[in-house]
Amino acid sequence: MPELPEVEVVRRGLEPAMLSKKITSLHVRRRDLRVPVPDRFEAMLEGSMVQALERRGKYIIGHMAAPSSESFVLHLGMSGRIRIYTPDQTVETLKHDHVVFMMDDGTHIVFHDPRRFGMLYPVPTISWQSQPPFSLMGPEPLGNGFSGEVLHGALAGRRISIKAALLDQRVVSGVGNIYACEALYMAGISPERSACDVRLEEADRLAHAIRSVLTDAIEAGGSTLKDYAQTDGKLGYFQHRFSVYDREGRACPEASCVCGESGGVRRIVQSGRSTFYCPVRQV
DNA sequence: CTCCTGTCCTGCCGGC
DNA sequence: TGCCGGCAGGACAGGA
Repeated sequence: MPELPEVEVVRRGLEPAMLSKKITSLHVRRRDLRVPVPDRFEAMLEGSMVQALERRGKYIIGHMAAPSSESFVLHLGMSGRIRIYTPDQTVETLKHDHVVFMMDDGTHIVFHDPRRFGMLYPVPTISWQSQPPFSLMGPEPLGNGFSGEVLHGALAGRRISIKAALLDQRVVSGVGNIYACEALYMAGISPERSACDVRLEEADRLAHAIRSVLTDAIEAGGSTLKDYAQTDGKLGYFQHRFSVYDREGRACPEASCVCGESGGVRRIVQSGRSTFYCPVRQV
């Protein structure tokens, strides 16, 4: 589920459930996530009010209101999901429900993560940005600090493929396997091109493609590959608009493209991960 | 430094 | 039907 659009959809779903509410109690059923949930986590957050929820890359950071000086970092990993139960709903507990936030109005927020690649840990509010991974992260693709020029600069000297470079969170934050493939298709750039060979004019197209595909995906509620994507259980539907991702062998959506006559969208493996692309339109 | 590979963990799907 | 291999939206350590 979770690349930037899915994480942003989750963040927006969390706002009405958490904001300006006190965490009355926190139940940690498993602490052995990607980063262990520390023993003091509950005590650090219980009794505090959630003042803000922001997103950085694929991370959500929740900030407690004064006098607390704590924030918490949430990452969904590969299989992380959030379910919200409003006070009128019956709460059920499923396998792999690892952490439950109980709010002072009776709302329950459940972090569910079968593979346990996710993370939930505390960080001081004043210093979270200055420590890893945030201190190492590239620009927000939907923010003002991102442009073709900035992207071109980040690709300079990088001998990895442009596809691998887009997955590097130091180059640009929040892009994952799906949207890297989709953005490269939209920009007409082959995923196998060396990052440092991408010209400024191409980097500009790519930066616009990244912005465009991420924005559209957020509006569509993200992509749901399996199971639900959103905090209320609704499905995202951007997966129906994939041009190349998971579409091996099918013609790309450009009506005039002749790729269908020669096998359509191709799947290759780059640094251990699937890449999908149109061999005709992406050069 | 940069880069590539393997690994963490569980579930699901397709093939036999 | 059941078993097994391969694959999955991410990130990081360790070694070349």
